[in-house]
Amino acid sequence: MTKPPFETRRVKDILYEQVARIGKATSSPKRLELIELLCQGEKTVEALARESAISMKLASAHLRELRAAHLVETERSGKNIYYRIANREVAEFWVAIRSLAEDRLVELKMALARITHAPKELTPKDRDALVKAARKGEVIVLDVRPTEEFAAAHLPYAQSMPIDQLKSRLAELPQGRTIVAYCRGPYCLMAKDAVDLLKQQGLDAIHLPEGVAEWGLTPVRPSA
Amino acid sequence: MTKPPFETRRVKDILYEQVARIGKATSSPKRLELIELLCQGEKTVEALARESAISMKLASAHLRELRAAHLVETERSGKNIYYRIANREVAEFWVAIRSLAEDRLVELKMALARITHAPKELTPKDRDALVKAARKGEVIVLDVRPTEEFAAAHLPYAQSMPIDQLKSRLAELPQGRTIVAYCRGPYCLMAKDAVDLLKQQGLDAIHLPEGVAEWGLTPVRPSA
DNA sequence: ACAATAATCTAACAGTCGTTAGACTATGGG
DNA sequence: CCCATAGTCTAACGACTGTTAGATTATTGT
Repeated sequence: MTKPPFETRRVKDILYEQVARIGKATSSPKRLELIELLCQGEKTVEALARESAISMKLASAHLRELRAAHLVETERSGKNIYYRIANREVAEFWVAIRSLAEDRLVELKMALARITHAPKELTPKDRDALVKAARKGEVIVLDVRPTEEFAAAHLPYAQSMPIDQLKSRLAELPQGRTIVAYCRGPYCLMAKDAVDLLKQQGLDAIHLPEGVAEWGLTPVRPSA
Repeated sequence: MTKPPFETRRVKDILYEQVARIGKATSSPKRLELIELLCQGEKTVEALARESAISMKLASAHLRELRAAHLVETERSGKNIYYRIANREVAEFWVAIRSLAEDRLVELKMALARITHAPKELTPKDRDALVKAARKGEVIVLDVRPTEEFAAAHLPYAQSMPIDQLKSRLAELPQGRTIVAYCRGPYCLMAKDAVDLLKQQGLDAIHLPEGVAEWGLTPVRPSA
């Protein structure tokens, strides 16, 4: 050793302590859900609380933690405060931690298998093929999320049709073509519900468990 | 909604709860340090406790948590129990969470800047160039970690010379060639200390802050 | 069979975290 | 200027976590 070992120890403690801040921020289920929601686009505290089924006070407390770890940013607009993810690296990390969890935790694999029959990730080649087919109009890529999220970011050649409008807008969908429905990602069940409904109507529909975060897309804010 | 909303909520809670297990496992500085150590190769509880400067009891408790999240595995060999990372995905996650921390946390960036003047990651092209130069013998790539870790995995064309033997083995190093020293990664200060020593001896040495985990290499166990 | 080693398990402590309620602050509309 | 809205801050509760000490288990060597 060329340096006093206790000095080395002190430096290491500081470094790992900092990295652990990211771990702490992502150690709560609700905070992870908030991150996923923010991957779809910027949202107010109220919207985040509603969609994650918690009180606004609790949402505010969790968002405070995420902001302390610099994973999210805020901007005031009138009476509302809009939260958004700090950058695309945060979205990539959400996909990464989820992937590791699905790789390592049997319980998660089983829970996923129960809700969908297509849990497998698409390879880059599959994605290319899907985009090509969508461009040529061979398949309809349907985004069933709320319109604001579609506006913030969506898959190439996708068409917006929020799940709650789907039943009344069935006539807009062309017959005889395969419909690929997607939503916020594999843990969001909107696309699955949409596919169930479409199939019930005799349409050829399949569920794409990936969303904008999995495709490496980051939402744009209307202001920028 | 085609399904009762409370059912959807219950499923989501289960899914995020599972992912949060990975976050919880990586929310402690000591557990992160243990993961990094295990990225270098399998080790006994005693070795892990010694190298992370904690008691064996505490190390055992932390390793228990990591095993509960299925991030590490154990194997008994005589009186010792060897721990190892479950697979390469765990090592990749360690690099990923560290990258995000370095991207988002100013405090970490500052702490890193203070200990090294070359904190920048190598691009794949840089790595190729380094390997090529090492193969041709233009540079000496020096692995200053303990010999067991070198045996478990090391960078291509690297030569083993543990830091505590460095002073007495200086004669083995050829004059006039650049020496690139590396250790366990950017948070390990052995390579930095080695470079300081080599420079003091009038040798041309530079510090490579990356290690086997950053290069995507996974240790092999001697038994397999 | 007995002692020594390596590690885990249990219990207990303080400290932190998730959650809720109540008070407080900032903004926009009448 | 007052009120409603959107959100934060503070305090308090129980639950969980990190840490340590003491007892316990598994293995090896004599």
